[in-house]
Amino acid sequence: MAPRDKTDLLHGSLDLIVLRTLSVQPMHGYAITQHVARLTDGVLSADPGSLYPALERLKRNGWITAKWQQSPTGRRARYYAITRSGLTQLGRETNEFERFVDAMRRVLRAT
Amino acid sequence: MAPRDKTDLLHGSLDLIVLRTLSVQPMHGYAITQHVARLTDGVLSADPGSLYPALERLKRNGWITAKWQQSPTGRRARYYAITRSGLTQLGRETNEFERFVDAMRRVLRAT
DNA sequence: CGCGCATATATCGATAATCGATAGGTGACC
DNA sequence: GGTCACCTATCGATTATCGATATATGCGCG
Repeated sequence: MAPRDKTDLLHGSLDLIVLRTLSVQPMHGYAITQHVARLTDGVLSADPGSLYPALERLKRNGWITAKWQQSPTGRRARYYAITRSGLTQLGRETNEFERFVDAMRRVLRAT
Repeated sequence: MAPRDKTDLLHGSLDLIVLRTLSVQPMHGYAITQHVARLTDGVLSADPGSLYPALERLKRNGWITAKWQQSPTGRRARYYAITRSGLTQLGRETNEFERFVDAMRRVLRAT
């Protein structure tokens, strides 16, 4: 499937998005999805098919932890929280992102 | 191979880089590589293994053309030039990129 | 002359991330 | 009882990138 007509710029930045979102406060997956969509007016999205593998990835790296809890609506949900090393990683990835954008701008403005 | 320790933010933006570079002037592949590396101090790179497939991709989409010519050094080289529809595409991808960066910034600054 | 280096194109295989689709389960409200 | 919002999860297909590698040529230099 996947018509793939848009360049997938998201590629490689989902981890950064998730880490940054969890640095605001612990949250369950579905809440992350909504947070990102709302914040970016739908420009970025963290869909289940990408999000849950990403969360697993981050957990495996020790950058987030997960624990089952009750959501305010009464259902059970898996709450993810960023770790200390996750915060370090967030810093690294943020810097990398800025460097990347900077470099892109230089290319886009070249004459 | 590929230790893959850095988030590959480049993913999906190589086409934009190439289109923008060729919009400055027609150029052969190797020159694109050098142009990008020099412009970004090595932050971004267009390596052969990614570049030539990308050029083929862009050509297939009608966004660039290719023709063999002599390079200033006397060797034969394949010169790529952006087409009219390539310029349109460049505009589209530039907008998308800005929208993406904008959205990312909103996420990175959220509280 | 012969050596090596910068120039230049090209392909292959491995890797990995994303996405659409799909499935399943629960609480609440009408 | 039905439907909706909530919430987690997996699978398969797709695709771009990258490292490595191969090949070839013009040029400067010892």
